[in-house]
Amino acid sequence: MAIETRELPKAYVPADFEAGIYARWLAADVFAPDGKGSRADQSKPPFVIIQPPPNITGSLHLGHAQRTSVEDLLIRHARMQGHPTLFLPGLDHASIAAQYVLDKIIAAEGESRESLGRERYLDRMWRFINETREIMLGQQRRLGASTDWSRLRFTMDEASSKAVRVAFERLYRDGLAYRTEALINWCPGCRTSVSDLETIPTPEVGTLWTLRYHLIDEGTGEPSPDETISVATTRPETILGDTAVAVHPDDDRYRAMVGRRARIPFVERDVPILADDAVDPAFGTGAVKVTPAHDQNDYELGKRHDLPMITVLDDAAAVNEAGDGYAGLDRYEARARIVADLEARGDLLDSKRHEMLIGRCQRSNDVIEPRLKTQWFVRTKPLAEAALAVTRAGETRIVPARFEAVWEHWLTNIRDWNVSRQLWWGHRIPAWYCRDGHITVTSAEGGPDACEACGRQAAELTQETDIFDTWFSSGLWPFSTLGWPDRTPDLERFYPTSVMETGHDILFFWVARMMMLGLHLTDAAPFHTVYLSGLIRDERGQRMSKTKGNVVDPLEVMDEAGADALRFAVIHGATPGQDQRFGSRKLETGRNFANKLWNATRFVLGARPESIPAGSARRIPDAAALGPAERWIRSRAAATVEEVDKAISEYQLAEVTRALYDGIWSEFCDWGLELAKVRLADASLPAVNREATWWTLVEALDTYLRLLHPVMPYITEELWSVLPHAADDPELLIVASWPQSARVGGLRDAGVERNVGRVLDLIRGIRNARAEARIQPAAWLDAQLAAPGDVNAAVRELRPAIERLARVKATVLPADVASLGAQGKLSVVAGGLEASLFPHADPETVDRERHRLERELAQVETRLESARARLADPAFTGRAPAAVVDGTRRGESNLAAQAASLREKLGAGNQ
RNA sequence: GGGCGGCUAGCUCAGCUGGUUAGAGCACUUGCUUGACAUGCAAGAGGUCACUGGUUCGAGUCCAGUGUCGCCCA
Repeated sequence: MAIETRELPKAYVPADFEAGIYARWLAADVFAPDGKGSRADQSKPPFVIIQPPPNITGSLHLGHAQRTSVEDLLIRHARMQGHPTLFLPGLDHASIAAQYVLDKIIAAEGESRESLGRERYLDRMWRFINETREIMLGQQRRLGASTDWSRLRFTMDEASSKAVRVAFERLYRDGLAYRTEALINWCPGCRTSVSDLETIPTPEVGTLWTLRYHLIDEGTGEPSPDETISVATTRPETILGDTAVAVHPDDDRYRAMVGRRARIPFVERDVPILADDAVDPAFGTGAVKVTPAHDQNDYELGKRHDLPMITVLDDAAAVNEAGDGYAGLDRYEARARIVADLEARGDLLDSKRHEMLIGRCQRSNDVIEPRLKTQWFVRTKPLAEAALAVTRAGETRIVPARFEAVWEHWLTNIRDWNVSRQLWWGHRIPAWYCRDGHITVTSAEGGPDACEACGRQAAELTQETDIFDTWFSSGLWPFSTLGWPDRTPDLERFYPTSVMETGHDILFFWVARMMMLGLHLTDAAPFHTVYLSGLIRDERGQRMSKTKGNVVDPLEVMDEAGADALRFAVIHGATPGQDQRFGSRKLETGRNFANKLWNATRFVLGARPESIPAGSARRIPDAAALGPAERWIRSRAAATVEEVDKAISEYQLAEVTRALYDGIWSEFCDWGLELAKVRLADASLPAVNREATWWTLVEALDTYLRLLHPVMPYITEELWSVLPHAADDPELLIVASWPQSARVGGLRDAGVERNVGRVLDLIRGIRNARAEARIQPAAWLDAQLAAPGDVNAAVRELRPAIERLARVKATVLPADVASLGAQGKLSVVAGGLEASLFPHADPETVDRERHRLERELAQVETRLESARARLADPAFTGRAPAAVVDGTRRGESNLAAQAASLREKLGAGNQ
């Protein structure tokens, strides 16, 4: 295969190549599991991630970028491992959120939902989302998401609509969907019901008013002027809907009143005083007013006692005609008027500051008003039990595992799910009603032919106007995207999917619903792993939100530092389930790292020995021609493969970036390249040695680029394209094979790692001694090196490297010389090796050197004492594992030797 | 009220199943126009791992409790 021989620019400028790389991937058709460019082994199990569809309401934010980066990492890794890989992209219609956004836009145009009417409003919505769709998909591409665009899906497309209808019909026929009047959460701003999850309990300070109702005189049937019962309330306007007063049955204060009646003012209604265990005698006056149509507790109490339920607020939360003289007033105006009127009547006894939780709409922040409505519900108990069974059996695993407790708790205490929404944008509920109140549910596209119960013809039936909660269609997403309810080839092949990656904040909203609906409708858990990401916060740890103005646009970030830097930054901070802060400094780390890799590659390409023709195919280095440095480089690259494999298999994605950052920068660049330079530049060496060194660098770089590709796909693809390839390599890194740890495992060499490690310690020691003694950095010093035993050979082989990196002219003493004694002006004792340096001596240098050695000796002695103390303890030697004891013993003897050597040198310095 | 999480260097965070000297990035100090890279190189300083007690030969890591900040549920 011909390789490109073009030169890399000096600096890493991602904008110069990222778009071109993405275009090459698209042209090569490598994203789809069955794409022309796919090199998947079709006998391997497919790896499938259905992307959580972002809301189509606008642009993607940093959180999406982080999620997509994680998903794409897992996908690219699986793809390189040869699995047929499906990363299916999609968008969610987000009915309530989309309406909220569009309503604001059309309001600015002087229009409203009502002024446009349903049809024109929906037209306007389609126009709006056709714009946002392009923006959002562009962001995804820019980030490098390797999604299969041929399978792009939208929750409002026909296939998804069909899935919704069929799912609902199934639930209805299975007795899991029902229609009833119940108390629901009503948002007067959005003019729709919302689920419990979308009602956010918000701590607020309000007023607790105490007022009194007059008891009915049993003789006259009229209110008694002085017999009263006092109740406390935070919502006086609900008086208009009161149908009882309740007390605790054991409350002596009120025992005598139970069974009598009280007059509700303004509406002049007489209501019973009744006893119920649910009343808290310690709250307020111990007696409570009961408004079953506007309060959850009262609703339940009302059902127990068969009380009338009087709705007094309309869709806009204004008082309706049941509120008599207050009709037409907004709930808060009505509240103020009623308080004033009660006071005028002398029935307002007290008002005081009161802290409480108020439910607010997650979308509009309006105060939620509990109301009675006839709605469709999904019976969740049996579904939840099935979902729990799956996680308990380990069939689906939640990462991190601690969220299983949250999952358990929520699903155990789940309430039925209100799926009706009084909105326009969404899937209309496929239920038809006839004049007699019969219900016909059908998934047939054109609706039913006739009423199921009475046979009335379709023309006489009316369809439900409510639409489904968006999460209903999202709950079908893992299989509706693959063609369900039809048994399509995709469904057969790719379902159940592999990993569901999403934010921990929608574990209940979404994951639980996918699990419940998936198990019921497809008889399978829709994924084997749920990976929960943390939330992205700003630099100061605050949640990003438009109102705070701290939202970061990923496009801006990528303009600044490139897509790879962004991906690196968000994955580097990705501890499962743990929120992360994002700031420009983290971005710089990624960008600097990319630049480092860029320049390392540039160096390697430029260092090719002349004896290797440009454009040569990659060769495995000739093992016989390798020195310790080369074997060390190979061993460390192999170690990185092992670390990355382990980290990915455990979803420790931050650990993946850490291992690569260290491996590439701190090992390969800082030491590998520096060691290799010496041999590459040594014209006295036979060509075969220099060639082997160069092929070692190419091999290591090739491995690192493969390993890093899932994290930083663009730069790795770009650099790999200019590196020599092996004969069986594909043209693109994205479909190249993942380094096999079993194979590269053979490159691990513990002996070489140990010996070279000691040499590197010696070099660091010499550099340190030079710096401490303030030797001129440019000065060459004479040095003697003592390298006892088996490390002697390695030191001899690496002598030129030691000389260059430590800036010394060295003589290596024979292997039987263990210590250098007190010769030399500077002494280094490191890793069982010693060096004596012979700088131009001046008194100051000598003095600094003595201090340095004293400090070093003190440190060594501290550690020596600690090791000796442990070895002297029979409990330690008796109970600790042999390997640990042996290790400590070896350490002790090394330390003892070091200490002796240092003392010897100090003794000489004192003379 | 119930549950979960964070507390490790000035800042942001790693530290998996307990094992020699607790790490990184940024910031800081000193010195470097080293023929890949100043988006860099070398050397360095900086930590009673929130606190108390326990288990253990050995605890940042396990257990119990306390404090504090945050999140979820009710």
